[in-house]
Amino acid sequence: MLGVMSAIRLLVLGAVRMHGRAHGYQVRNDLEYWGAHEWSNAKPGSIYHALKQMAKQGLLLAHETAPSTAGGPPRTEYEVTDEGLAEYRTLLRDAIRAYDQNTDVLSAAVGFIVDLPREEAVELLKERVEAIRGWRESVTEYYTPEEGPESLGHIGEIMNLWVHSADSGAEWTRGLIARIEGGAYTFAGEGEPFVGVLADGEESPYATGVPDPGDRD
Amino acid sequence: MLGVMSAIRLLVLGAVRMHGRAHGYQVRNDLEYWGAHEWSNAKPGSIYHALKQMAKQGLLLAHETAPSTAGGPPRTEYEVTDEGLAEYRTLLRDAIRAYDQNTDVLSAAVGFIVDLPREEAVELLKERVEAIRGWRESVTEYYTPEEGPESLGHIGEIMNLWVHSADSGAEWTRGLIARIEGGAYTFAGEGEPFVGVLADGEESPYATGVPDPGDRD
DNA sequence: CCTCCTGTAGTCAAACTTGACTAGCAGATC
DNA sequence: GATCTGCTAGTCAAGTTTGACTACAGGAGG
Repeated sequence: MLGVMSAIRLLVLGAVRMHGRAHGYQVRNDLEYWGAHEWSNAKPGSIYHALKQMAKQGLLLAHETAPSTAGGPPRTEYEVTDEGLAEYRTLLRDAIRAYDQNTDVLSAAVGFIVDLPREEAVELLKERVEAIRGWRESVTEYYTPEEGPESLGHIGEIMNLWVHSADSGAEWTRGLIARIEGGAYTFAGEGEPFVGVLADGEESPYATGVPDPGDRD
Repeated sequence: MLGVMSAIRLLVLGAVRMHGRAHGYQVRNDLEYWGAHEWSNAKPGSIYHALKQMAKQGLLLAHETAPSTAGGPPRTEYEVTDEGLAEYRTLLRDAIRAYDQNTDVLSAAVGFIVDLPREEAVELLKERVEAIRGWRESVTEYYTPEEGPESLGHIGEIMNLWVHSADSGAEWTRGLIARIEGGAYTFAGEGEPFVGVLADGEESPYATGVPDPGDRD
């Protein structure tokens, strides 16, 4: 398949999709607005690279457009193709379901989770809890010598760290499941979707330190 | 300075240093034995690249040696230079001290932590706890809009995830501090250093039970 | 003796990431 | 009315990572 798990591809696909049609600079601003530069490798170069790459792979459709109305070089606008939409959904589902310790992928997926039906989101999160449980079991089994954990010396602390992180991740996941099952947030097909992108020309509140003016209610 | 924080550089420096003198394949086997391929990007290409790069930067000294006794192409052996040792210590200290959410760097550092004096290890871990506290504070402050956390919608769950992870990391760190202060493990200058994690009777493909002869500081 | 298989040791091109850089236009400054 | 600064939009070279590939030796099987 096309999809090697990558936070950027998911973020970029999701951003373009939310706009319907977007150029690189818009995506870049969205990701900054989402704070993605804090928890993922969402630098300009990576974003433009991802756009070009996915256009080459047929996930995005590139429109060469006229020079920008607001100065600067001519910009290229992108749209998500049918294949890109399928890839987006695959990436999103896999990112929620799989435990790979890469918080950036999970963070991105949480940002888009309301794109799924509520039941499916819960289902995937439960798969995630189960994946963590299985991973934890295999790790503790594999790295526990017969002479007891002391024989590992301080190396055992590495495993301890992993297991601690896994438990914490499972706990957070269970909390999220509970909130979603309790009716929190607005999922696919439940009415007005949450608007998470900046309109063209709108200013990012976080980038400037100005408090958030935009709420949807 | 030379060191952009990278788990591989720390792992490779540490592995070569433990052997005194090692070739790439030995390092590769060490890292696999430590399970580093599970929690870091320790693939063959990355390891050989790190070796060459650090040799070019003067952190390692490369010896072109005769063809291997066990088949395969001629191998290059490496030794850690004085500059490399300094870099190793810098990387190790920074990896323990800094909270950057990259568990691979921390895992590598924990594996080498007994290379430091006990007091310094505790000191660095306390700095880590403090760094996490500061990071948590800045994140919660920066991303909490005045209308309350509800206005963020499901996006708030991303911050929730970060904060949860940070709290879990702090808790693990405090636990480790307590164990170390309680006398666990053998640190620098406290006698026989801990060597490897080989299970009883299991043979290792690289089998070097012998620590540095007299060259510990 | 010849072929295949395994283990050793490392190389390489392609992909990805990074941070610095270019270049156009608008409004402010002098 | 020339220059300076800042925003828009993106490019580029250098560095890093990836996974597949090469090449060599010894032993098993025929």
